[in-house]
Amino acid sequence: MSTRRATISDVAREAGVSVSTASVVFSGKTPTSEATRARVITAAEKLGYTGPDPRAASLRRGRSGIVGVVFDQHLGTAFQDPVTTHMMDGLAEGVSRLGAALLLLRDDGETISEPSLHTAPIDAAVLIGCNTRLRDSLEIVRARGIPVVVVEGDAGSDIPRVLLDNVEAQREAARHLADLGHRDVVIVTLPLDAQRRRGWLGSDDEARVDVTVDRLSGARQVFPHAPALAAAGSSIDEGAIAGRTIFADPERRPTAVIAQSDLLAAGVIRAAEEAGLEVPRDVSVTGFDGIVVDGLAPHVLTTLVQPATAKGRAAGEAVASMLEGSRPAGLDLTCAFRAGTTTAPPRTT
Amino acid sequence: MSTRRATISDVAREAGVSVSTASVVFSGKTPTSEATRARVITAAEKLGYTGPDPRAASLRRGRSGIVGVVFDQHLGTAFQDPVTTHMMDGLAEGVSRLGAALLLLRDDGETISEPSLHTAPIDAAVLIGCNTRLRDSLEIVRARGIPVVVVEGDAGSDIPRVLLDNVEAQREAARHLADLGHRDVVIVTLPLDAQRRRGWLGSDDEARVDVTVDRLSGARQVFPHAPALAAAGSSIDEGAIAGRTIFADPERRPTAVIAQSDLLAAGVIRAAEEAGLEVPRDVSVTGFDGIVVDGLAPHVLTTLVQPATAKGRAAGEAVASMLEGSRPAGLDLTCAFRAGTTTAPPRTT
DNA sequence: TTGTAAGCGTTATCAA
DNA sequence: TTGATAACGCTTACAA
Repeated sequence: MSTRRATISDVAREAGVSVSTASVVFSGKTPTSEATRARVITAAEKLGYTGPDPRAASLRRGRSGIVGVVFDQHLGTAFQDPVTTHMMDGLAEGVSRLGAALLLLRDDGETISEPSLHTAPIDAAVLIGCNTRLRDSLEIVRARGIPVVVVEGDAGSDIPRVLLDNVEAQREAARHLADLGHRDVVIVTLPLDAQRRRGWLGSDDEARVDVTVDRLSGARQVFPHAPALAAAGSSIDEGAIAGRTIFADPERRPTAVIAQSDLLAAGVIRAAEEAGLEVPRDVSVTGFDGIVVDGLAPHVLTTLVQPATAKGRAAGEAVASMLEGSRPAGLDLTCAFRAGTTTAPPRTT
Repeated sequence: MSTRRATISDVAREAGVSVSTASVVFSGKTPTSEATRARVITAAEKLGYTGPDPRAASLRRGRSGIVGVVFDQHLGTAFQDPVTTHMMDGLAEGVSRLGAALLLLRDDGETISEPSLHTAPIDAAVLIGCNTRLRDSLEIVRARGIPVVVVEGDAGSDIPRVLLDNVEAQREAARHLADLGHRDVVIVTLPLDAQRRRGWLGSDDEARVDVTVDRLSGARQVFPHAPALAAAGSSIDEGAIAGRTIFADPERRPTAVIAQSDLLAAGVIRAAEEAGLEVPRDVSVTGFDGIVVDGLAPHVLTTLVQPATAKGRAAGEAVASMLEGSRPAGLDLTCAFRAGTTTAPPRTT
């Protein structure tokens, strides 16, 4: 078994046809007679040839059929967020018209090993996560001349991007709370930057991640002076940590909490209940994302439902059309406000 | 801007050296004088050459630096399970010594679009999920002569695989319940096959997925006649659905439930509480996986802690060593029993 | 419908 | 330390 794998020219020789004919039989790009086709197939089977070597084909064609998805954190961490997994689902679907597969790439600043963003055989890239590191990744990809789409991040005007109306959506939720009569509100934010420091914000400028910044600014339009507390990630446990901080002092409890994600909101609710508070009677809580939080029942979160799958699909389709030569405009997706059972007027004491 | 991208020979010409010299400057595989090196780098920068084209390099080298990960379900669904995401994390780490990236591939039986398992430029493959479809995927990959590792599935003796001691581990949990005095037990299983039908099992033979089969058989060694109820997936909600079925009839409530995953167990617990039962006083529940179930507190699940990340890492390392020429033996990982607060002796009525 | 021939951009080998 | 040259395996004008 030390013989090398059969190539298309082996098959052609065996079938008694030229290589180009054999090639065409496999690609189907040119009609062939049934007889030669059969001969080629038979020869291929005999030699154990399973089809063109994708490496050679991609060199020749100038396409690999692979789209890189770039994360700025551990894959495990990224996938722990349902929004990300839904987006991946949509992305997979979106690039499928291209027949492309997704290559997981992590941009951790200094990748020693290959293939990194520098060397991966990708036809296009989708950048996710969108913090400050995004710029570097973007630079690498652009230098390589690879089409790129950015999801929820500011990439400069000439890069197609898929955006959410984070500012407006979050403002709507804040407005909802204000309309209910809340004045004493605390904001729980997503991570501020790659450091993921927990704690109260001294200034809104500390937030560097676009999503965080935008949602914060939306809330600020209604509650300019509400204290903001940063979480280190988007999870129920992080929300609970923030919630415990918020509800620690009975004297200074807010009447409502604006959480920048549903997972955070679920954690805040849990912390509230631990502190003996009833939601929404004692404290109202809003989330963001509109995901199904496994384990939150019977509460129905008041939240902004974002089209996570659509976001991924849009990114995938944008990539597909760039590869087909057009320059897609960015796409702005909108979130839908959903009133749930976790908000109510503040208790009048 | 209509000029094609610069190639290494453009760079060589610009720098006044041969292509082979330019090539080694980039690969670093052969020493070069500092002077030529600098000339080449300068020329590359001037021409906007960002390094060798990965497609050409991979053709020449016979390696793409990509490892395919094959799922048998929607990516979104697969990633909803923390065990999978942890495994992906480990996998990413395991292949990193190879410097490989992960290509997400879905084997949905009949992939029309490319690149599929048939055509993706992968150096090796890791098969996950392990149901009946596994066989087909395996066949495809083997025909291509690509090294493959199977995670938690029976692939025939000559395929390296990473296995868990599902049978023994589950038996240990069952034994724990029996030792506590439980006799009236119900088993909630993971999906039986690709159909994912919910409901009571007529016969254990209905289970086709290896993990399900093994965990069932472990429980059977202690409780040969316990009724088994199949869930349609591994989630809290699926567990709750099963739990509601189990606790529907107050006359026939078991004193303990063996759930084949932690998520299912969490759902069963929720259903029990909905039915006015207290865990573990009225009913004991065991899980499997040892993941952190966001939202389960204050309960600590009695469960089998599986090394999910290690499983992925082992698979990645196995792939790496196969690519380096050796034939790794399969690896058997063991689960650790963890007694939590969700099991207790049955209530003596 | 089939064949000829020219690359695709690299890297490995070997000689200088 | 550098250079000439031959693959790597395939696809696609273009010609027959």
